[in-house]
Amino acid sequence: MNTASPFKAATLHDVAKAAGVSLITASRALSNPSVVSEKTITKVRAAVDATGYIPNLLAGGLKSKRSLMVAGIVPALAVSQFLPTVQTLTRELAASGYQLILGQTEYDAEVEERVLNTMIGRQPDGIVITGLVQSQRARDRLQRSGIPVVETWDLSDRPIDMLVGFSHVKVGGAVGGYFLSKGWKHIGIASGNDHRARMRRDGFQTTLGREVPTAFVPAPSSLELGRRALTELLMQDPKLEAVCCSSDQLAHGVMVEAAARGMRIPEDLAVCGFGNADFGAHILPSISTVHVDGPEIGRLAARLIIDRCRGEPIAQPVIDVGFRIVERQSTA
Amino acid sequence: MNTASPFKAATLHDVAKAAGVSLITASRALSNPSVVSEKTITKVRAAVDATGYIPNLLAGGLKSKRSLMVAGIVPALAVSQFLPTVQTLTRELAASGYQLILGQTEYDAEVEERVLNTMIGRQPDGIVITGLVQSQRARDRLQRSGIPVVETWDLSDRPIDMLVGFSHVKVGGAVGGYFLSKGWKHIGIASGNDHRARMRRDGFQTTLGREVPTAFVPAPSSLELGRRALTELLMQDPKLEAVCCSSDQLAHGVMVEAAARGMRIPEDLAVCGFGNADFGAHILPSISTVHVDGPEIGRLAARLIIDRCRGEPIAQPVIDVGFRIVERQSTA
DNA sequence: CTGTTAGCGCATTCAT
DNA sequence: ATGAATGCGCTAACAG
Repeated sequence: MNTASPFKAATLHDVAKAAGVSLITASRALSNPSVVSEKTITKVRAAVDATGYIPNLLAGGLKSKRSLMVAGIVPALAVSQFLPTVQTLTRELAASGYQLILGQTEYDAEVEERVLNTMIGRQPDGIVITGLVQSQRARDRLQRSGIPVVETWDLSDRPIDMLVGFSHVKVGGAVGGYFLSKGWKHIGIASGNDHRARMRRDGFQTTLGREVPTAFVPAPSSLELGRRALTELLMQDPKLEAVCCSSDQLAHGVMVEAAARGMRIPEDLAVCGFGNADFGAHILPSISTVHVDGPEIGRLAARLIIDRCRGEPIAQPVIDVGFRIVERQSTA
Repeated sequence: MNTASPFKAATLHDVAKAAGVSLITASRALSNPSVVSEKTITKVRAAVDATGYIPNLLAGGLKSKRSLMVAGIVPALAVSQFLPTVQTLTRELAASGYQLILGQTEYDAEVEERVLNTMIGRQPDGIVITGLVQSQRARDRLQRSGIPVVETWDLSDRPIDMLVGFSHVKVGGAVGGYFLSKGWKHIGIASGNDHRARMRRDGFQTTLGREVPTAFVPAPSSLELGRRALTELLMQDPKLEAVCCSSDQLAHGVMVEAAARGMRIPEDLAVCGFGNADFGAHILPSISTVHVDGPEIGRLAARLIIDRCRGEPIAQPVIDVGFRIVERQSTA
């Protein structure tokens, strides 16, 4: 789109002229070859090579109402929990000819609404969002846009459209049950302050039947914040014997800080993370965690969008991918 | 873009009608208010709210030749080294009204060429690529497209257009010099097999003046691969006393494996990483590494693209952001 | 300050 | 199997 270019890009018009056919025949030869004769296709293909033609997807999308773009909305790209999902989503979409436009909400509802509006203006064939959209106005707007929407990484009875996720309250409950089964009394929580981490904390506390001392940390969570969280929790309860963390990064930090204080894991302090980050299985001691299949979420979201675009019926618009507790050395 | 929608989205035509002005006046009131009277602007704004109008950026882009999109190409999204760059790039672009379209090359030159072609078809206002484009055909095509291109995370005398990066050969050389200064004799390398990691290895070996036993690992590098790499290096040289790694993840893995074997760090084995991942400063022992300012690369790339789009002169089309060795406990 | 005219590049009608 | 006309929604140019 740079006017400084000495070459004006070839258009379909140039291709048609070079091939000696009409514009629409050239168009069909490229996008719907089955209705065009072999000879014509060959001529058009040759003309494409000769002219270096690259289809203008803006123009095609404007006319056909299929932009071949999907919007992907994340709080922030570097939140490692979502990366495998976004990576797989991008790859699966690309395999079907779709590209992902990235939007970051920066954990800010206002930014989210702005980003969603902009995205709608790009006429994407689908929108995939990490988490549930909170603002009712944004939900209405998305619904009215008619664009297929997949909310992910959470669960709801009333999604905007489609959903691939799991229940964070249940995760918290399951981890709470696990902690109960271990008989730990002096328990602490190191938690991010985002909506989903809070849901897990709620579930955890409900199962334990009481409030649990909590160190909240700002997003994005990190090893450093985990170290600080343990320091804070130990001030609240010097007899602390187990910590439930909202990410494996935090759990790792808790473990490092514990080691720095001469505490043994899990004998003096048990630690559980969330997300099953790849390093957790390989450090010493290995980190107990909650496994969620991030790539599968991306794969299923792509599938839903693509099927919907093709007009195929969606058997299951809300998919619960579940989770599973992975016990390793840090709690064993 | 879903035909199932019962509502047809409002167009600028509807807004103009509701506001009682002509189409172009409505357009100007929204995109160039300074040439429109206050009263008209107010009327149009009200009409926008009433109709729920969202501008169709496909149509706008087609006509104005400014798509307000920038393509971002990475080998794979989950390569953590590039994440801060892509995150900052996305944020800076969004602040100026641009969105990022994501492309993954999967470390495959053929895929890269395909991805670049598709991206050109989307008429982006700029393309930001991690690394240098290898294929000459792709380079020519990009150059001819006239689209502003920023290659990043590497250095070259002859970039396609603009560049923000640093010399991997120099990084390797600097680390090699550091290793020499420490007097270590039994040295090993744990390295990814991508182009940039190999360049660093080349620089490292050149400074040492000899070949160094190397364990290559596939991308993406990880803690687990670091553990395996140390195992492999120890088989090649049981007296190993220092390892140079192509990422902090690998370095971390080497350290974990060393600990598992009862080796003390740095007394028995010194380890140096690359990238200055945030965990490296906070684990015990902390990881010596090479710091590169990833966010700054993203910021500068965004700046270059935006300035170019605005027709402003580019003072420095090739920017070397440099690097610096960060000495921590793992080599101290 | 506002409006009219004319496309951007392509794909969906229709026709042949 | 191929072609001619029409318009997607918007904005750059010119007019008034």
